[in-house]
Amino acid sequence: MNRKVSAITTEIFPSDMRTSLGRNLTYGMLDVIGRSIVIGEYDNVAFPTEAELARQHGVSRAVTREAVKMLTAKGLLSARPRQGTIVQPQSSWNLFDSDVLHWLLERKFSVELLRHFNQLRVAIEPEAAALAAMQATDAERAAIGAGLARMVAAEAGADNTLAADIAFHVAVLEGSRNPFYKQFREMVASALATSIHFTNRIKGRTASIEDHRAVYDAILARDSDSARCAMRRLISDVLILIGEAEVTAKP
Amino acid sequence: MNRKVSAITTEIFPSDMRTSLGRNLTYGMLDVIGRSIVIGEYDNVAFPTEAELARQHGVSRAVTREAVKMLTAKGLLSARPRQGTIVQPQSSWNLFDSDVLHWLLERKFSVELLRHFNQLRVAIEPEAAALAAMQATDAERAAIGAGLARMVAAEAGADNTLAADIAFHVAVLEGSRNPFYKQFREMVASALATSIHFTNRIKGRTASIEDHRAVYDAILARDSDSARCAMRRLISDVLILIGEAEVTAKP
DNA sequence: GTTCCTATATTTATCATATCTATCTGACTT
DNA sequence: AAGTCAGATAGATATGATAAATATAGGAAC
Repeated sequence: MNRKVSAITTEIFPSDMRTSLGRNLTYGMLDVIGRSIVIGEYDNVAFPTEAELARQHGVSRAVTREAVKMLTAKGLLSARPRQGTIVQPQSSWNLFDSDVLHWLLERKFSVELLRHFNQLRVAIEPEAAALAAMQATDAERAAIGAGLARMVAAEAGADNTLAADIAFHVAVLEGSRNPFYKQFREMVASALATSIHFTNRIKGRTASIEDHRAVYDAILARDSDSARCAMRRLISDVLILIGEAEVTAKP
Repeated sequence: MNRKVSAITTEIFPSDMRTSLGRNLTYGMLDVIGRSIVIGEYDNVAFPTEAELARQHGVSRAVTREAVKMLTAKGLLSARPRQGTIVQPQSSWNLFDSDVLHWLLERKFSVELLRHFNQLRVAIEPEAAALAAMQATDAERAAIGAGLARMVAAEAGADNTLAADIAFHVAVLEGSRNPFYKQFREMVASALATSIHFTNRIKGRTASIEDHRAVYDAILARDSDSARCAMRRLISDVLILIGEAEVTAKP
């Protein structure tokens, strides 16, 4: 399943956005160690020294140090002479970093993570829709419309449902004309990619095209309040589904 | 003014959270180059090669590569053999990285940036307050109350107004019990640190303790809707002030 | 003239080794 | 008990050599 998610997100986003493909030794090592840390492999054991890491992975210390430095930049590690390299608490991880996000999703698929994602989406996306309604350019409005059109096409089997859904939501974020909102593209894409498989399993959720159209119409009409409400309804539905799933999954 | 902001944020957050103090050559270089990129120093000129960078800064290639790798991890650079190292478009910068955030604020103080900050806050914080109302622990609720108490004390000159304000808002984020929301501590702190000086200049904005108390009371009463509204009101006020400032600043 | 291939130069990537610097530990001094 | 010093440890830095990737130009084939 992770493979599939990864395949779809790379369809949406150019591969350049993923820094950590096994392009070379440094990035390969970054990926391996990053994943290990996120899994929790070093939770109760001391993190190896630089020299030991290099030996374990069969690479030079230079490569090791570069990988460690990148993980430090992402908030997973910190290094000091004599003290050694230590794993940072999860609270200081850069959760909006695409690598960290991918490692988290690969780790173990948890409903809790999905809920956290969508608790964030329900804050971000309605407001993004409201901003888009007020200040999106014509081209950006057109992109949102194109996303909706793709969803309609997907309904008829002429497009990928997930990709279309992502395209719509990303277009709304872009329409906000706020660089901070745009940062959430990856997160929203990941959330949708994981939740679509999940919610389909819970309930035969028909892709709610009408709800999406309501958002689009409000944005087109420059009605920011309606846009906010429509988007909020859309994501609240997902949150409710997740909540139900958690309750039924407990016993 | 940047110095002051930095001093206050380091009062709030332990220095460990700031990765890029001039602790050593690598971090010093990271800071210098990162700032240069954000300023736009390389916008129309080719970024130097690894060897050239090392020469310019008087350090070894190893140090240079480590600094470049960290900037790559933060989304500011990308490097490929033969092509060289190139500055990435701003859209791929990791805006929630604390270093990037600091460089952005140091750059030039722009009202636009402040507006973008608060457009994000108006999405995040009301929802965080709503979540906190529903699921914050007793200790977390107490922390929010402590933040409010500090604001009251600051009113009487017994505490720092800004630090108290930040403590309150950060406590609400912590109360959300969602790791993604907690990531915004730095952003909110930076936004408050810059906006407090700014809004004071625009208007004799008395620290709106009553508005903050309304948020706290709602959270304590586990009334998520009221908490959301109260927090939204709080931040909307700031957004309006910024909007007015932009209009008057235009001509 | 256009397309395709290939040689070459350039730049990052990697390795190996030596040395420096920070800092924890414990012994020694006062 | 407090302060000082020496040793040990782990990251930090420097250097020089080599490998791998790839943009570009020049030439071959059509």
